[in-house]
Amino acid sequence: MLLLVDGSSYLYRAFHAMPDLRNRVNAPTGAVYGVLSMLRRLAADYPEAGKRAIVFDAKGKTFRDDWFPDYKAHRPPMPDDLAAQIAPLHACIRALGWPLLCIEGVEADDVIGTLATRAAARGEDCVISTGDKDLTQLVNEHVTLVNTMSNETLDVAGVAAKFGVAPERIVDYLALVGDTVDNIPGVAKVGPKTAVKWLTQYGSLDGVVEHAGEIGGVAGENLKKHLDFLPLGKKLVTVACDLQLPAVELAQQAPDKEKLAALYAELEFKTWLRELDGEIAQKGAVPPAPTFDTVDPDRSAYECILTPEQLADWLQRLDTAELVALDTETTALDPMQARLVGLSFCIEPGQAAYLPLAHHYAGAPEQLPCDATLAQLKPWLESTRHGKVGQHLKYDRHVFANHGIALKGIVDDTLLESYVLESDQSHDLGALAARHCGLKTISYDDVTGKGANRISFTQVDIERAATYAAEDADVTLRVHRALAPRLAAEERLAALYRDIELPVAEILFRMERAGILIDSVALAQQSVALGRRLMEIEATAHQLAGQPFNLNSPKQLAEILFTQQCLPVVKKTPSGTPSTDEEVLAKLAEDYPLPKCLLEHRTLAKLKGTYTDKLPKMVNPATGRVHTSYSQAVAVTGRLASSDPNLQNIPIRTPEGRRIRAAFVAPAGCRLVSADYSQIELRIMAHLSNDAGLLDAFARGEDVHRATAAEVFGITPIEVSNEQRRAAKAINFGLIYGMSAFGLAKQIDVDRTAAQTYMDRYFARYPGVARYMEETRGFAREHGYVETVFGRRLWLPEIRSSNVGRRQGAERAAINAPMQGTAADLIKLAMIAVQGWLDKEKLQSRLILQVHDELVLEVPDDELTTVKAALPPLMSNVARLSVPLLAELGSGANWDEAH
DNA sequence: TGTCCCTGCAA
DNA sequence: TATTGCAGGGACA
Repeated sequence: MLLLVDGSSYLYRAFHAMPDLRNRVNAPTGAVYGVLSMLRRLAADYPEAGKRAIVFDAKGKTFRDDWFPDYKAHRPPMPDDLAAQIAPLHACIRALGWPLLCIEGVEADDVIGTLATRAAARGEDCVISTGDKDLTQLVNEHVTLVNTMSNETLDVAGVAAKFGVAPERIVDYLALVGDTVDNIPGVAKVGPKTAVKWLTQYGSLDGVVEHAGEIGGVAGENLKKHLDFLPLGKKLVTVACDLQLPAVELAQQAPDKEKLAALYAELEFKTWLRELDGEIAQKGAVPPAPTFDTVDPDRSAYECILTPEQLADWLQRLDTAELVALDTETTALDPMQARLVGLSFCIEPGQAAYLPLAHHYAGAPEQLPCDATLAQLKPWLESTRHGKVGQHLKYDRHVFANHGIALKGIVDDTLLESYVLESDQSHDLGALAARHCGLKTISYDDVTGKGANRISFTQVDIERAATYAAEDADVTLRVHRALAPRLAAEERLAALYRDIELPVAEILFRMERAGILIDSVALAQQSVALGRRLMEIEATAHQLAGQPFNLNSPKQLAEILFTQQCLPVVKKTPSGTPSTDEEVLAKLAEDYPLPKCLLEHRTLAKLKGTYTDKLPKMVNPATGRVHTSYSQAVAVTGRLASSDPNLQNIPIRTPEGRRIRAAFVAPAGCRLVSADYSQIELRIMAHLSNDAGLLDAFARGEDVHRATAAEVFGITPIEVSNEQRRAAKAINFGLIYGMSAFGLAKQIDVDRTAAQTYMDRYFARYPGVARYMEETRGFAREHGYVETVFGRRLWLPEIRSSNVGRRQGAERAAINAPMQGTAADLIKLAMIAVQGWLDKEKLQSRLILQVHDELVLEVPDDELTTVKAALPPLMSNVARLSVPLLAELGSGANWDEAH
């Protein structure tokens, strides 16, 4: 049996019948859902269909348009929300393994007619699933129609009963009645009743035409007027059954479950995803990112600017353009070192240009002179009146700054737009182009090669570079046009983007540019001392082990400890090998000498390798300072991340560590000032949970860990021991991370029952916190995301996973993200407030570091008093929560003293 | 040389 | 079976 599905008719019907379903990025999904539901039902209803296909209309004209120019003339263009669903729908259908036919130049009806006719000719039964009455003309003893939406089945008798004429007279009927949808005129004033009456009386359309003269009344008159058109009308409504079709596959294929899972995840078809989940989990595979069909952008209008005339022309275009997408190509990834190789601009999608300035290779075409050309561009680049958009413009800003150009007029950044809309997704331009524009872009690696074979951009062929670079600018503008309306539709997200992320990007640029001074001599001395000490420890360790081995190798260490010395295995790593981490060594150190020695070695080796050796190497030779790089779109919670080097994990907890911190110094005539929010995440927890006890503790300015200990242990604050305070602190922090009794037990080294008792008592004393945690999990489950006080969202796609581990992981993230994220929002507001104040007061002091809840400034001595007085209120007043926001201050010649 | 694993630094 | 990050060295393909 052959099962043919009229995909196009169902697509339209599903689109209009289904509620306006949307996924978390607001993409419409209702029609996809509707059509897929229908396919699932059909597959269940007709398991015996050995051959099957779903048929769609192809884009473009068909032979009927040639016959009749008005054919489908009044049909409105396909709604955007429907067009947007075609690619994902086709992707799903293919992943399900259904043969999908979409043949150019013919309509789905004709493909169905041809296939059904061929099957019937072979004596094979055929079921056509459609919502369209036109296909009733195909019904015969082998061919039946089913409307899967209304559950109605039509065979020969059914058609006759429903329409009053036999299936072979349906075309005659349609020619008389006409088809308003396809804009095929019928006889005026003739509807179903009259048509059936005439056809019954005269047998067929030919019969009606023959006796037209005998038919009176208005209908009769109209019939006579319409006689000339009737043959064409009939031709138009007749489904073609004799097409020459390319070979088509009609066998159901095995579904591609991983792809399907990725698609369902993207479309948020939760129930179907759960259905698949089990099978995928068993295979241990992670669904890959969904892969909709992507196409190359139209690159035909890209231009390579090589002559003064072209440059003048483009300067003119830049000057008059509303908004220009801008991108740079450079010599290096390090923003402080990078020099310009070329610039690209896009003023309208598709209209982009590349301006090469410094390509150097044998046979490179002559380029416009770099410095003079930049001088010509400088007024535009530095103009605030000329709006620019880019992908990660903080980088380009550095590059221009390296050439003495202060890029201004940055009105949008696609990286930040994407980050605010969906922080958990990839924000690289290629991914954005594919996800939001269905475009496939040339990758940087394609152009320059990668790894050892990578060539400098200066050596890239100019034509190739032009295509790549112009495309980047083009795609940036297109992505911006796709994201901007989505952002505008979400007021709080738009505010977050406009009022926080964009201003913070500029401040980060200034902080990175400023850098921080380090005492390289002091660090080098520490390296020497650490090196000596490490040698001693190593010798002792080898002696204790009875043989030399690499102390840095967990593998060799495990061999020595657990195989040769037969120490007990405390725990294993995720991959099943015995762990030798700090916790394990600490446990073993209670009973054996070697682990203690290893622990000290670990600590010191880390300090030497990561900090005292490395930091002096990171000093920029031009500025003599260390310039970290802040990523503004990496941490899903809204935090910043620091790298190259990471200055957000400089040691502080041990005396050796603090010496490293002390090597971050103020230059002569300056001090470092550090201001950090006190207990910010706990305060946010108090605010969010509205728990009376916690709010009260903060309102009174109590030591919150001591207060917690007093509550949990049922004593007065004065009676709290150090040990009890430590336990309470662990509970407080653990709660912020969504910790379990098991985790708490491990953390404070009590048994699990005791830990559970503490937690129970905590929640009994702070019922608001317990309620908040439960409400947060519920909100996440219901909405698929959680949000901060300022509306920043973290999407949690795994919150409804059937995999318990993943789901619980998502629940912990749901608990943590509002607190960590609100803290991130607050410190960003503080940065804006502080920088705004410094600028307004025209002070020389500069922000130089941000460490999640701390700001570090470099302050000239004569501004010290002013700055120290201003910082705490600036930071406390960025928001009014139901707890006071307290900022603590320190200052000194180095970061250790200041903190 | 690139990648994964284990480990450990910070808030 | 505690959140978010970055980064080092070893091991191995």
